[in-house]
Amino acid sequence: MSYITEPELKNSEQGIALFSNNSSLQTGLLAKLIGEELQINCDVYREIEEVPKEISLLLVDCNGQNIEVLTSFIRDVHDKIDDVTAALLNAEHDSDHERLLDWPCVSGLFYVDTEQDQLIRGLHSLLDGDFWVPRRLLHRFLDKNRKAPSNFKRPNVKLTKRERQILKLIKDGATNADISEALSVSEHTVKSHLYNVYKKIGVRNRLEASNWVRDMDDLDTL
Amino acid sequence: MSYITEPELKNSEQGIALFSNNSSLQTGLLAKLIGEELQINCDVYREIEEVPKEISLLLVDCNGQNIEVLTSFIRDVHDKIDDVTAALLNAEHDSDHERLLDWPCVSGLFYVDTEQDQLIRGLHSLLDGDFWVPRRLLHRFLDKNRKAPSNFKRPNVKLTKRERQILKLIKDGATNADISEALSVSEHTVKSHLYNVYKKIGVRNRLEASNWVRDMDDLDTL
DNA sequence: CACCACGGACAATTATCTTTTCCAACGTGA
DNA sequence: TCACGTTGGAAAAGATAATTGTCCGTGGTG
Repeated sequence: MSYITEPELKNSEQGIALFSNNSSLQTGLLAKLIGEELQINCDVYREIEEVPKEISLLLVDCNGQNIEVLTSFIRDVHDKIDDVTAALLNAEHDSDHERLLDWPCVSGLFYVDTEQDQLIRGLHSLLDGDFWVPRRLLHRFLDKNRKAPSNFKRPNVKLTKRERQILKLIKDGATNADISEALSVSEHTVKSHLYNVYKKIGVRNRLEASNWVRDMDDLDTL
Repeated sequence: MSYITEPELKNSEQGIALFSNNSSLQTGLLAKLIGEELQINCDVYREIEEVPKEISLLLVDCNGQNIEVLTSFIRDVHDKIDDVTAALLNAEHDSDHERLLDWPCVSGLFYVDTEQDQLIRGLHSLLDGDFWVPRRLLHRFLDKNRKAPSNFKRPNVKLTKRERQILKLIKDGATNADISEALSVSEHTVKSHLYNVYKKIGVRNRLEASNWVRDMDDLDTL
């Protein structure tokens, strides 16, 4: 086998796409700067359709875009272009721009007042597959999303395979009829299993059972 | 029964508690250092019961404690001592110690190889109410916990106040009876509201409604 | 023996749909 | 400005259907 790598070829194939609807003059300059500093191809696009599928990084200029357009753009990126990492440019402080980080495809955010050298450092980081997110936003996300592990005090609830299957379906809102069809058993059987599950995990009804599942630390350990 | 100083009432509200089961000699030195550097009272405790309720910061020494003990200790802190911020000391890299950050009471983490000046800076930050968490862990948390906002496509579901109230209760597993009692209305009314809600948000039953709420970006915007 | 499937019988809860009551906002004419 | 109808939305209630939950069984299978 060969260990030969071809960095030149790689760089020419994969570049940075800069999506912006701003004056092509400034944006072009920025693209040029990025290209020179990172030794990578950086092209400007004004329409999402033009953006090639294979790029290493997609920079989205928030400037001049309203948040709805921006959101739907990011959604498109998330849905249509698989496996691309994106980053926001010229984001406003304490704006809805910051919420776009909820999308798993967005790995970086540069504020409108970011210095050049910071931008370059961030881009390097992003190209390496790392994040570039202001610590403040990371803290906010942690603060908002973490919660006390709730199932760690569930000592030894041993669920059978069938019971686990049914619980997973419950979690997604399946009715008894749905479950009976999905597992090709009678509704009576479903009820029996559920009845046993409720007693095992100590809940009153399917809603609490669903929440029990959804609150698990790790759904796969079910 | 020892050189552990009994904190005075006035100072206890502004002090740091260092919980450790390590050699009192080193730990005592650390407490002394912290006390001098931060100009704050820092006392060592070896039993959770001894830790006073009102402290500004609780440092938990991971060294020499196994993870089960640590976890149950943090749980106790979380459950019993309300409104205290804790931080982990001497955490191992890539260990279960890091998972203790899931507990909302844990705001900081210092690895076993943390330098003195970093520790001091971190403590200052924590005393200011900020976090002190390695960026790597923040990134990992972000990566693991964020997901594409699922309610962005809900165009203009206008829920009334009552409907929002009921949805919030539903989310926590309340039955119609629970809701009727909580809101002091008849069960009939609850059913009507729910019926209307189902149609508005396009779900089949209360379980899907509950999931709809739980999948919201921001529960508060409900 | 634990797990799974199935069934009956009944109770309890939930879902659907219609109707009624209440209240606040709006416009109009005197 | 003040009654007055009118309107529309929300809250509430009633009646009925549908689903879910409880508890008791019976076998079958590895």
